[in-house]
Amino acid sequence: MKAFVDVMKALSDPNRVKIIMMLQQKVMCVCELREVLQVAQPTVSKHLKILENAGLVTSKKDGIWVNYELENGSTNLYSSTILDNMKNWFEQDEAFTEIKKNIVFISRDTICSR
Amino acid sequence: MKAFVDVMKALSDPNRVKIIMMLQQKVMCVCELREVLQVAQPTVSKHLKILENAGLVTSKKDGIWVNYELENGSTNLYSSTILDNMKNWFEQDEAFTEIKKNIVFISRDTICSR
DNA sequence: TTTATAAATTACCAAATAGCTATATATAAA
DNA sequence: TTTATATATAGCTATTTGGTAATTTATAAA
Repeated sequence: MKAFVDVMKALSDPNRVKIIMMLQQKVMCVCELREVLQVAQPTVSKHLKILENAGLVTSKKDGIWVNYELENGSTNLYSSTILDNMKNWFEQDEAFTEIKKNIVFISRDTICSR
Repeated sequence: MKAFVDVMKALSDPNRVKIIMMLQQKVMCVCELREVLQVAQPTVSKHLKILENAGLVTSKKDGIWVNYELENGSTNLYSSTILDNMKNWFEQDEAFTEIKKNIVFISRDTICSR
């Protein structure tokens, strides 16, 4: 039951749900996510850790960046089902269309200057 | 998105998940739920209110008792899907089998003396 | 090697939350 | 009408949580 509660807890914060929405669109690094959410970098890192521990996202280091993406393997029964559901549920969600609009103009090359 | 987050929040507490497990088995009143969870009565009422606001359970007054049951109408897209999933997920859950065992011996006629 | 930057960790604070006791409300039995 | 009981509400406390700034770690450019 703990695994289930961990997934529910991970998804019970609006900013974490937005992160999932964004990662449904593309792989993103911390600074890109930070730019859209408009919160401090450690806040994003903390949210990502919670999502990762719940089995909802995975990370892979790429030079100075850390790329986050949705967990697609079936590590966690609950998380994979919920991720599927969320994909359908949020198609017409207002927050989601807003996110999708923002995401287009976000690129680590311009935001995270290097 | 608020409706989704409310459902996730409602299900991110072990006692509330147990309440859902119990209501999957039968309609129950507050004092019966209290007996199984072993917490104070107002604590149960508070949990039930959260579940009700999220669209996961409904209540119906029956004399001095208030019967709670799972929401089966489609008031809330998220809650109905999640409730379906939970039914399958928890079939072999350890906490669930424990709950099922306890529930058999719980009756408002013996617990809630009248 | 030095400098700059992305991300993680640490330490802290304010708000939210799960629990409790005490009290109020509603119903039914005496 | 009085008494007893089931549930809800109000108010309190301890813990959790989402946010921050400061610091550390890792990587790459100069």
